[in-house]
Amino acid sequence: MPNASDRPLRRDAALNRRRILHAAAEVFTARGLGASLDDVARQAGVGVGTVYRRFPDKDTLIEALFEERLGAITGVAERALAEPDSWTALVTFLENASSLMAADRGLREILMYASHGRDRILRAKARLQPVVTALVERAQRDGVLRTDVASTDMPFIQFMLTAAAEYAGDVSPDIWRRYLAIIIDGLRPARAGTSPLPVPAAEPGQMLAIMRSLPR
Amino acid sequence: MPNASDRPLRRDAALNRRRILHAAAEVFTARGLGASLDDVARQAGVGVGTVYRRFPDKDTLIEALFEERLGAITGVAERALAEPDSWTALVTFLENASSLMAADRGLREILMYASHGRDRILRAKARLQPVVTALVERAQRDGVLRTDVASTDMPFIQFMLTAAAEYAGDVSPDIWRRYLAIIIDGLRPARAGTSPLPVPAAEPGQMLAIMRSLPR
Amino acid sequence: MPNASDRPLRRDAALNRRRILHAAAEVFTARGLGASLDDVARQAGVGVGTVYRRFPDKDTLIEALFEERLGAITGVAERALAEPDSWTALVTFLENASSLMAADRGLREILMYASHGRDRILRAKARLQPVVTALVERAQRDGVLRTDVASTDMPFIQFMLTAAAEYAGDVSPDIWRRYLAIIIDGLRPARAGTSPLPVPAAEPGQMLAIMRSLPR
Amino acid sequence: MPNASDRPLRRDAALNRRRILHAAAEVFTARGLGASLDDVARQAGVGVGTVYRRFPDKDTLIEALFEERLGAITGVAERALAEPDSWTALVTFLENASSLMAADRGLREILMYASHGRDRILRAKARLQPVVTALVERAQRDGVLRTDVASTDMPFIQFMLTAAAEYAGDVSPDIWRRYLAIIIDGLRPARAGTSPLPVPAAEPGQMLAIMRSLPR
DNA sequence: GATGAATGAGTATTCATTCAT
DNA sequence: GATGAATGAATACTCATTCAT
Repeated sequence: MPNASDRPLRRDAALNRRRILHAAAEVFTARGLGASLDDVARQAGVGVGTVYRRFPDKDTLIEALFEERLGAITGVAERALAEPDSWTALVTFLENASSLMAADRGLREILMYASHGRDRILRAKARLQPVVTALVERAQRDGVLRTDVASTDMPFIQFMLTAAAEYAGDVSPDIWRRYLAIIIDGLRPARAGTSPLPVPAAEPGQMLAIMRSLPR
Repeated sequence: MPNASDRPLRRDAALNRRRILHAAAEVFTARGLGASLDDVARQAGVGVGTVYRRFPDKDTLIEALFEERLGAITGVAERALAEPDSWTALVTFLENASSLMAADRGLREILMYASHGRDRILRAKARLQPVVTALVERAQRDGVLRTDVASTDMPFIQFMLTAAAEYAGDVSPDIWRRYLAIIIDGLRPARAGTSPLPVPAAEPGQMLAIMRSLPR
Repeated sequence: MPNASDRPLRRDAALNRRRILHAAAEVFTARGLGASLDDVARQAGVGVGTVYRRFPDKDTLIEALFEERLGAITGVAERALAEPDSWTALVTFLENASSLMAADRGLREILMYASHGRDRILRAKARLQPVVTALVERAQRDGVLRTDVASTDMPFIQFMLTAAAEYAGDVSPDIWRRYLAIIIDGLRPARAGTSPLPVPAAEPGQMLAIMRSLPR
Repeated sequence: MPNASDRPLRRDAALNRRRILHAAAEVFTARGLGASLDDVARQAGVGVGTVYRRFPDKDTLIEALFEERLGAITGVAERALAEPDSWTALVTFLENASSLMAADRGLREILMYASHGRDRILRAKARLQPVVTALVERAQRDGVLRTDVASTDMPFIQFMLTAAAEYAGDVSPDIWRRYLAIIIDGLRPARAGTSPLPVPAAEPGQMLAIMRSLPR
């Protein structure tokens, strides 16, 4: 009866896994990705060895964090897609996704440095991407979004907003909303005075290349 | 003529100083501020001791880099102010300043992490700020810039663009120009469909507080 | 029985701790406090990391050495106090304490340089002091010790003897006993030809000030 | 006429030499032998290169300091020898020599560590030794000094006093005089209660061996 | 001769990772 | 499985010494 003896352990293991991920999110948020795994372990209330049992190395732990966060953003995107008004849907997505990321500053660093293009991350991205694309294309079909933006612009926009949020820190934690508002105004369909976008959007293949070329 | 015999040595020293700053910019750009000074020294073709002779510690070197760069941006701002059309002036400034920063990606990390509020940095910031304020206020006086943006928004905008540039890396090094265009469109005076900015701009005192509260 | 499974590890750790302290005593004795912790680690047969696991930094290691040694001296003082004859008690203490210190020459440097007034050291000193004071006062009460010496003179006397021992090194490792004998003769109660002590003894508060003002 | 062009230079050089020695004494006194030659040079108001022109390396500089100081002590001994009363002569010597050494704390460290038995030091010692021996032997001949002390005990006595002075630092800079008084009382000829010296004095040859075996 | 710039080996300390218990 | 002790490579920084000016 392997089940009887496995299940409890798996439950413990899963609990520990969650504890570690949670601790890692806190610690990395507070002190950046440079924080030590000893600190993560201490925060999680387990030994370092346990961290290494759950995650083969630091990078993998960081990637798991990334994956989890991407999952949350995918959820946000899916819920936004359910919104009937396509402009509201897009704005809601940008707002909620940015809000998630802004509240969790360590994440920006993760987005920037921790993605070695490993499979799990690529798969998580692959789940998010089509939803975002759907949001963008529906808005353009409905004539409420300028036609020269692409779905690949969305990650950049979120990334920029997170950077603003991280910089402002606790001094002005909501200031990114100003820049989201400005950007949203700039996403409206072209009218008099609209500047043409001077460079083509990134192709999906380029997004992949970017992820693969991130440092470290 | 003691000058004649003093200068040559100083020239060497100054040359090395420039070499080190240049190497530091390259190395920090490529591998982030975490790169070692041994690597900087190797890249500069000097011994570590020489780096430490010119800059008492790593932070000081980083600050020198930052200060130099801020100086360049101040120059860009001053030249833009000479432009008669106030909208063109503002756009030119954003474009040229962002171009400077995007070409030198390590700078973003410096902006984020290396400013311990030391005097030299604050002084460099103090020189840039009034010029930017002049650009912004003139544009608003001339009715070409939405009235709810503030001069303190400009550093955030540049910062976001640099983040985009850094993320895109060599795969799409000019993509930040898309986002600058979008943001510029969002800076136009309010018209139908313009969203109100949901949070007040940062006060100058808050900008100071942000600089002082940066991590590390 | 979690104890049974905990202890073995702790035993190893404790063993290593002892090994490191022992190695540190040897290395510091041989090459002074300037010796590197790498050397201590090598001598102890462990990695540097292990030294740092046991002692957060070099100073703490040095202090631990100091504390342990002070403890031994306190033991010597307590055993001497049990001796019924008060002169013999004092002489025995000086002899045995000096013998301990002379055998472990690195200690002199520790006494001189390593005491940053940290709590553990002060506490260790606080345990020794009253016993020494009791030895001195009893001898004076019994009229066998000159009345113008104070208990604060004892550390100085030991310190001087250790300096002599350290200087003589292995060439004449017992020579400090000559100077102890000379000093002991000088501690006898005043008689014809006794010179008055020209400066007052250090007050307890001055002893503290000395410890706090030690260089480095 | 090499004289005409040499002399002025030699005067400058000699001046610099003296400046450097003086600066070294101050710096080493204040911060120990570990102080850097850059600091010595700065204190002397010359470049490091000049220090190295005058003294081939740090050890040699330290030895020169030692030699100079031994010279001063020799002068003290010689003047003491001129004193008609042989006990007063010995006491005066111990007092003045110790006073010289106590005022110059860095010297103790020099005495302890810097003497590699090089020729110049040995020669300086060779000049001091017979004078001290004369002081001791005359006092013994006149029956005012215990007969079991030897002239080789004198350096040890001075060394111990210097150690006490260094330990007391600025808190109680004259406290060594207490211990000199106690020791002097112990040097009186044997009478009732005098303890025999338990170990033979160091032979002159042993003193040499000690100097040669000093660490570093 | 004098100067101070350059060098690089050496030191304290940290931290990802392994492994005995 | 979990634990935390051990490891050692890596990093910032110092300083004796050399050498071009």
